[in-house]
Amino acid sequence: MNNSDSKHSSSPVPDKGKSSHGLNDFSHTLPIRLLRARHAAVSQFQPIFRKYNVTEQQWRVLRMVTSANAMTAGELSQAIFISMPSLSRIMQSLEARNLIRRHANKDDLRKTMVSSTSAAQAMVAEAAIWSDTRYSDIAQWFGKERLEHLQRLLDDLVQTLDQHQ
Amino acid sequence: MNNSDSKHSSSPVPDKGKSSHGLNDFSHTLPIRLLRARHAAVSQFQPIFRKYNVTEQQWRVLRMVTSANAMTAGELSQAIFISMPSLSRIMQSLEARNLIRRHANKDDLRKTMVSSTSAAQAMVAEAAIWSDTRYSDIAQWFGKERLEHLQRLLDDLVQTLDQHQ
DNA sequence: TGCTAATATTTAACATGTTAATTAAGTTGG
DNA sequence: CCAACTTAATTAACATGTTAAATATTAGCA
Repeated sequence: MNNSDSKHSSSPVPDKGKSSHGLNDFSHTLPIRLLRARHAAVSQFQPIFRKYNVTEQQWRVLRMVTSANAMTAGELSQAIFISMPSLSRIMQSLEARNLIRRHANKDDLRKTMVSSTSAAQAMVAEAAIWSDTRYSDIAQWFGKERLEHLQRLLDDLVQTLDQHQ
Repeated sequence: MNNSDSKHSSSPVPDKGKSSHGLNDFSHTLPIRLLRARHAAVSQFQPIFRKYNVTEQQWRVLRMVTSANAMTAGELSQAIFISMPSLSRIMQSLEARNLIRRHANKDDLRKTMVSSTSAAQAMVAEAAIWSDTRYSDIAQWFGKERLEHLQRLLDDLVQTLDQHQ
């Protein structure tokens, strides 16, 4: 995974299947491009996940819960885009590691309030420095305006696709 | 999952954690944006996957293998961005359904050649019509130029991030 | 030739993604 | 008040993502 010449220079296969509008040659469809881009972006933060022995998803939970004072599991799920079933399992493991707490909402016992422990807050505070630095690096490498433009396009695409079911 | 008013109007939580450069409020980081965008894009093709009873990943395999005459598992893995362990399992199930064939490369017995059966070819030929139409729809809704611009930015981002390890 | 390193694929173990079913608690209309 | 519906979260079952280890084959070289 460290050679820079042979992996991205060209498609590894003769693409006989090229659609009429020239947008998808089956190895460069929009979903695959988004997947590659996400993978590359997340990779930048892997050293942090390694250092604190958390997965990217666990990190999303911890950072979100730490930044908010207290939120329901459902709100958390929407905010960090992790489905409730996955979140349910992740919260179990994080609670077992004493990084989060769960307790029922007094006004609506169906809802679970999620909060971070002081251990998690300390961890996130320390790790967030590295994370923010990495984010700044990316912005500098790629260009702050281009990055913001890309993010705007991504949000617009989501909005457009959501409108059409 | 069908209300259009309450899910995307605003963040469900007061975001007290906003970083200095204003790029990540923890529920709109670049990785999460890419994840949302990919999810929205893939959703557009779900009816096809449903109709033919395949997952998105299985569809990627079938469409790629069908478009190429014969390729190694490693080439396939790179082309559709599915790791070898995942691909190994996916190929098992597709082979059991008689949609692909695997046989050793005569020149290098380590390599596995993957090819599609006529059943898969028929299925992909039929489904590809719907898929291409969907792709054209997206291009029209979002704007062909904007979509191409977005894809260029995604490719550039991958290249930029890869260059910096 | 024979030993060692590199390559291609698979397997194992565990975490997450996805859909459907389940459980518990709130809401509504009679 | 209560039966039917809705909502929030969990559980179950299976597919995929990820890392590391295992296997088999090839390549390199003394």
